[in-house]
Amino acid sequence: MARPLGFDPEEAKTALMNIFWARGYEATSMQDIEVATGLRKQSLYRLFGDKHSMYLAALRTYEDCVVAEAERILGQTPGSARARFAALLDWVIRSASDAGDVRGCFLANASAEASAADPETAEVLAIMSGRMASAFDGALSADARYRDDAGLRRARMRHLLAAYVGLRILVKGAFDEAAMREAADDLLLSI
Amino acid sequence: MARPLGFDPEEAKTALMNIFWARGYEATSMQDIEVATGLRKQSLYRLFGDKHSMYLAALRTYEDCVVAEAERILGQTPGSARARFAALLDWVIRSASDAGDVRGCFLANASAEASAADPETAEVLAIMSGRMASAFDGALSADARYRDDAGLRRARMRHLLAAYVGLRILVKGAFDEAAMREAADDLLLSI
DNA sequence: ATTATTATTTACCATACGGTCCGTAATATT
DNA sequence: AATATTACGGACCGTATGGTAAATAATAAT
Repeated sequence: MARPLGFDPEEAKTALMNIFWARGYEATSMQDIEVATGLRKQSLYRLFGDKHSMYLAALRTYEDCVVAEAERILGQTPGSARARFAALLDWVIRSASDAGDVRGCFLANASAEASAADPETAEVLAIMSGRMASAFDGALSADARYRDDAGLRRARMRHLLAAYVGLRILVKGAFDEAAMREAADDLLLSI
Repeated sequence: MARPLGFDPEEAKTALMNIFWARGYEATSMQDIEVATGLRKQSLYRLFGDKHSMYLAALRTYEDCVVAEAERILGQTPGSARARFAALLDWVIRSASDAGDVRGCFLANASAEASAADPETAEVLAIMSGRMASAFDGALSADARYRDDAGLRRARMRHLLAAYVGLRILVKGAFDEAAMREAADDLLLSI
């Protein structure tokens, strides 16, 4: 009878997400991963395969956790498109200021990190971007004028997505909370 | 009499900028830098000190080259604020599509790369962000309504800067040329 | 030709890196 | 207790990494 796992794989994935999100792929060593997960390399290799596969698992965990939360906010906030985006941006700003979380957005960070840009990573990133784009599209559709004009909706969705990604990069240093709120408020005027 | 340098330090800095911009700090090894610059490590260490100082030199070169070019475009394009931003965004989109340059923006990439986030790097990045923000502020001032309302100008500047940074991240994979143009056109409607 | 100074080339260094090997441990079943 | 199976811990691996040491080279001045 096989020895049971001494840890929860989901917790390992969450720890992987957190460390790779904070530090990026190249700057996170296996020793860092050991410390973050509380597991030894051999256990990690047994479960995930290699460092790169751990990275992909981290990205997928982010998708299931953070991208899904953004989708929930955009999809379930009652009212207008603007109200939905306001809720999303408020969530972004609050996590940076209240929780002191300046990791930005793992999707944006990973997109910026060229070294991890192999086809598999690119595919996971594309899926996540696609989900964000769809969620943005859906939130805009709360307003009749966007429902009735697919071209406008798509262009606005792209603009909003670019600004969202930019805000999540700038939260890491260039923009303080006040600047974030100012940018967000002006962005909401576009809707 | 000392032996003269066998290379041009400015060319070395440009080569450093290009390799670090393409690959980021952690994923660029000293061997990569040797290949990119055509110089041996000892020569590089003599001139720059250490790898991190080479990175700072690369960022400063980017500031003098690319940030300065964006400033020139925004400052010297005749006409309205919108025309100025249109020229800037066109330049961004054209470098991605015509020149196949998908490195994005070194400033944005460096901001996303947590490992290089020591105080010195943060300072260089802050200076560059500040220059971009000032250039955006100046370009908006081409229109009387922005000249006459500092609060509006500042909020719009922040929004535009976020969207610009986001576009430069998204150009690396999530947005093709058509998507870039669509997002840019919608962004220009905000001005 | 010699000299002093800096620059380049080559070899070398200690440590870090991602990954593998192998002995021991944990478990249910018999 | 013995067994088979998987899981974990610790040691080990070959290569990569950022950096240093030392010999040789380039140059103008004497």
